[in-house]
Amino acid sequence: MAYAEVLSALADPTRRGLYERLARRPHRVGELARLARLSQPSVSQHLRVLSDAALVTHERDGTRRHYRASRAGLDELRTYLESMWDDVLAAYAAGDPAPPKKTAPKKTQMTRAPR
Amino acid sequence: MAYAEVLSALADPTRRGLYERLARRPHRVGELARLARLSQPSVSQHLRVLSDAALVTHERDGTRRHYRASRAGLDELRTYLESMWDDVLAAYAAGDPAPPKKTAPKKTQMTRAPR
DNA sequence: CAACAATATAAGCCATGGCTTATGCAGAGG
DNA sequence: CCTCTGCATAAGCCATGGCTTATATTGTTG
Repeated sequence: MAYAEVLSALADPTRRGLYERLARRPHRVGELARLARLSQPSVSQHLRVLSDAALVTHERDGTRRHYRASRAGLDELRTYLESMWDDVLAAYAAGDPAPPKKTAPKKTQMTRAPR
Repeated sequence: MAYAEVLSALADPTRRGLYERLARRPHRVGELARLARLSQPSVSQHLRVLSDAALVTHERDGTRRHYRASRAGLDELRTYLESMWDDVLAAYAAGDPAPPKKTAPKKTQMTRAPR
């Protein structure tokens, strides 16, 4: 159920902004903080969430860390979306015209045209 | 930017649960409340969020309303994901091996947080 | 080792949002 | 017309989470 983490990670606008920067090119933590006008700790926290969701990876470079976007998290979410898509289509194929009345019919039900 | 609403709508587990039920088949509000073990107002609120994100639609049936999942919201999100996917791939193609050391010798640095 | 640099973690503050109960409102039927 | 049913909206409570400052950790360098 990793898609859940991906969804909540990308739901936050600030975090999504960071991710979108990383999707274009790798950045250092300090760089992101400056560009996004956030404190460095805040960026670190967001990066941890993105990392837990497999949306980013990082490499050490001395005392610095280069973060970059990863495909893994996106893939998780895409798979989930596709299964939902399939369900929705199947549901339409099954009961398209109008939802049936499920309540037990009381007595003589007069079928009237709605509206 | 409708994908933002879709992301935050699906980020909540309860709301996602409701959406997944609707993806399988249409439901009435009271049905959802009973199945999800939530109060009816809570379900109504979730349905409003899902509706604003174009993830569900509804039809009136007397005093009842039949909600069903819609493809529109999913499509918004899928489009966004694909553009992110493309960005990530392009970034890898551009600077794959290792992020270059870009730091020129400097002297000024300030770590300050904006207010 | 001392001093500095870059990032991570800790702790606390505050707004957001999800849940509940109470209430409003429209449609169906006696 | 009155009432009941099914849902929406209002109001308030409380936990979650994102932001900040302060501090710890790790690596580099003289």
